Amino acid sequence: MGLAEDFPTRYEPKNVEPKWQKFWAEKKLYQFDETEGAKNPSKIYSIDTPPPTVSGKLHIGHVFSYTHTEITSRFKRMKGLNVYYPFGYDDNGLPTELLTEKDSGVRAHQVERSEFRKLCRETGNKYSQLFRDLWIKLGFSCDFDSAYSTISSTSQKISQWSFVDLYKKGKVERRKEPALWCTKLQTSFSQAEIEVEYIAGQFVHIPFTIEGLPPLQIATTRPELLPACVSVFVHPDDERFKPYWGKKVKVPFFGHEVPVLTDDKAQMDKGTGAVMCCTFGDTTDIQWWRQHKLPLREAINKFGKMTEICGPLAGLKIEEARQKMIELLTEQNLVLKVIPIKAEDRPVNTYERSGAPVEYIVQPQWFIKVCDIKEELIEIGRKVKWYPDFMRARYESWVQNLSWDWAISRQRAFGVPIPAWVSEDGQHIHVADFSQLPIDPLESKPSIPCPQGEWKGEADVLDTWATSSVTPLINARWTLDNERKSFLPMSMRPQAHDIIRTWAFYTILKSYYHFNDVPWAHAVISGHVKKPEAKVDGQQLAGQQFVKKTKISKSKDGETYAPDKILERQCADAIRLWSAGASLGVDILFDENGMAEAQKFLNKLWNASRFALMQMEGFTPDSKIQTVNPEDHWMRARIKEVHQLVEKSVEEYELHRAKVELDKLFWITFCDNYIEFVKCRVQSGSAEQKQSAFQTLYDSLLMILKMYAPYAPHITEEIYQIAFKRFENVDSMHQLRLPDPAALTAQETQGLKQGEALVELIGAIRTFKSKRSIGFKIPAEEIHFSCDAETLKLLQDSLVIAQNFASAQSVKSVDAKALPADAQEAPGKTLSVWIQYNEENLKKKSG
RNA sequence: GGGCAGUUAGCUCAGUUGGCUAGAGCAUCGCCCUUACAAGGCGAGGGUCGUAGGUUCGAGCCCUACACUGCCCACCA
Repeated sequence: MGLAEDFPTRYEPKNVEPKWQKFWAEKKLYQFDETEGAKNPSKIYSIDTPPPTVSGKLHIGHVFSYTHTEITSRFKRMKGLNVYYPFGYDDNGLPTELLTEKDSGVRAHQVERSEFRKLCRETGNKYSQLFRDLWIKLGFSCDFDSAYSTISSTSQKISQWSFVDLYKKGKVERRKEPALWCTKLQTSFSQAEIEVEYIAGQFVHIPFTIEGLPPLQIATTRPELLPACVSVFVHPDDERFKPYWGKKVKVPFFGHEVPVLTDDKAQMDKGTGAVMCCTFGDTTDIQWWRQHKLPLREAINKFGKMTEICGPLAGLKIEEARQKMIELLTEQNLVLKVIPIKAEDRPVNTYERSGAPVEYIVQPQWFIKVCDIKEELIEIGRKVKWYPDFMRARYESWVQNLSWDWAISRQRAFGVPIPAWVSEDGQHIHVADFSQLPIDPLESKPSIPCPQGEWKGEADVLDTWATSSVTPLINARWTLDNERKSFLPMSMRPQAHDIIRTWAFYTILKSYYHFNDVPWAHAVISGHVKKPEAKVDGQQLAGQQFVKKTKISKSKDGETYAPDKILERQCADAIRLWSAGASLGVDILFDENGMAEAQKFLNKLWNASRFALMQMEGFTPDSKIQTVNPEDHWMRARIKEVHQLVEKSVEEYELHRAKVELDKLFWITFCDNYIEFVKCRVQSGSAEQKQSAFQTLYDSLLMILKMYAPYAPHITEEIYQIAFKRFENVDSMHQLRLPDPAALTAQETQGLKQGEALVELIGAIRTFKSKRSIGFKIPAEEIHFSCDAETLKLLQDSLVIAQNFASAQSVKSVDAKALPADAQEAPGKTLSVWIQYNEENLKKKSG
């Protein structure tokens, strides 16, 4: 069997990639070794894979950041670790509901709850399958048998266990208080789900009348909240309003009287300096309402409509009411001034899942206490090692600025039920026993009697994050029969930086409450993929392109950026190599050209392997073969050097840094130089020298392939199967192990210097010829070179290579003074070269 | 307003304890179809490393101030 026949001239990823994906799956190559894990927990490397939210298609950003984890997992496996790399889907909760509504056209409230939940499960399954297919096509080494879904009954059980445990520890509370509310989706939500949007508005100046004094002018952007006004605030230092302090003013149009109070939070220079406090326009209103024990006047109901107390506004939507209010006030000459506010000057908090402006509704909600343990949370966050380290600052700034406890109840249909019952008056709570979980409180009743009326099962479901924050527990099969002892903390959590305040934060929080420990040793934070966009605004300098980075939109940029579309144009290995080309935590610009470059690399790897292996036709590798030539020692030394760097970089999750070094090794050392050096030896060297070259080629190429295998698993597998398997006796490339980096031998240290000197000499010869446009094949007479004594000694054994390079008849070292003035100097070195050509030969070329 | 990053070649970016003349890819130009690879090879041009100071024998890297860009957080009357 000849290698030449086995090794096609071209690498065809379209055929090769699916072939090995199937092979790996059949061999169950990436399955976590449960038995070994139980015996040897210190060898486990466990990854808390992000379960992508089932809210539509995956985008290139997912591919980018998941690829980093995927490559890391392969490296860890090659280091002999028992890698647990699961696959999950976050298919519970509001995102799935919204997707289901969109796909099916059925709204949650239009059908029975159970009916809608069924639709949601179907939707979840459909998209989960799509996700899985994509991961497989990208060559991901997830253990697909370890897949979990957050709506599964085991996930529900663990999520509910977490709820019950926290309740028993006094960390869960049910409170009736103003909560963040989305009027569009009719649910409460948490601080983490707030997104700031900039919406233009207007300041309306309105007079509040009082007997014996001129009317007090207030400025508001929300005149529709006048009926909810419960007081007016001014700053205690603001002398202008001193006469009004403690007095009551009349709310225009509605006529109820409210007190004028002082508080530091009222800004003198904003609006008129006097501000109305309504229940509730913003968080300051809530603080004032609490602090000053103000009454509650609710103007907006949970559907975003105005309430009965709003008189002529009742029943209107908020926006409509605002317009109507201005009209009504204007009719009575109660609008003193209208000042438009530009969008950029008016940040408005919105709910990230609906885009609707935040409202505040007083309803009983479930909370997990966080505001009182900020210091502890920061401390526990410091016990996690963050990669890159500066990402910890985001976590800390988020924790420091927390102002709401975590609202975990959602007034929605499809989620993990809150395992609790409440008495009719809301004063008594009964939470399920651990043994009952999972449970839907709407379908069963507690056995103990209710102290007041009947138990009512809690209809709210949990925030999706309440479940995804226990993914380490789901992975550890917490409380299940086959619980994985000592699985926690997990080795690492990979995720993108946008969900530090949600996923990372909540996971740390829960781990702290449950176990007083970190959930994982490492948090590895990746950047985003941005799309390049020509800058159109502002001045565009002539001939200069400005590149603006913007977020990729799933809907608008589908064709260009959808992973399945990209996979039609680029092979998986190329996409992976491109993804690995960003520094850790840094956003990257989408660059299909970069994938094309990666494709070129794959061709190069293919061709170099093909050539090297064809040279070795009939050779049987044997570790006992003596390495004799300095170039061989040099090649081996370079491999070791790079291997060290690769291991160190991968240890720090700097896959890009490792790749840069590998690329230099492969492209420059191996292809441009080593292979070229060896060419002459395999033609004319002694048997011993040939053996040395072959063995070095074999070892070097295999080592290079091993180090590239995590990045480009398909092509390395293909080459391995064709050429190496027969000698290595292991089923797959990906079952090979990376040895620990070894120190250089004395010969290798020497070889390193010799190789460098040779590269220098060859470089000078190349430059000499290139500058004179002398063709590669033109034979030279004699090469003259000058260099210091030390370099000369290093070059002594390799001069034949230089001679071969220029097809010269001889090569000799001369004194520097003996060289012509236009001899070629090696850059920055003492070495110079002059090549003597036969005029006839040079003419032949030009003629 | 507070914080975190970044600013290096025309473009996109490396540059890891401070150390020879600052690198790569793309783009540009020149040469070469060389028995692995023209989807390639060899070579060339191109940089006051954001600005101004400081520390040091020596600074792209450390310190200070400033400018600009991006992000996170706060700001919502």
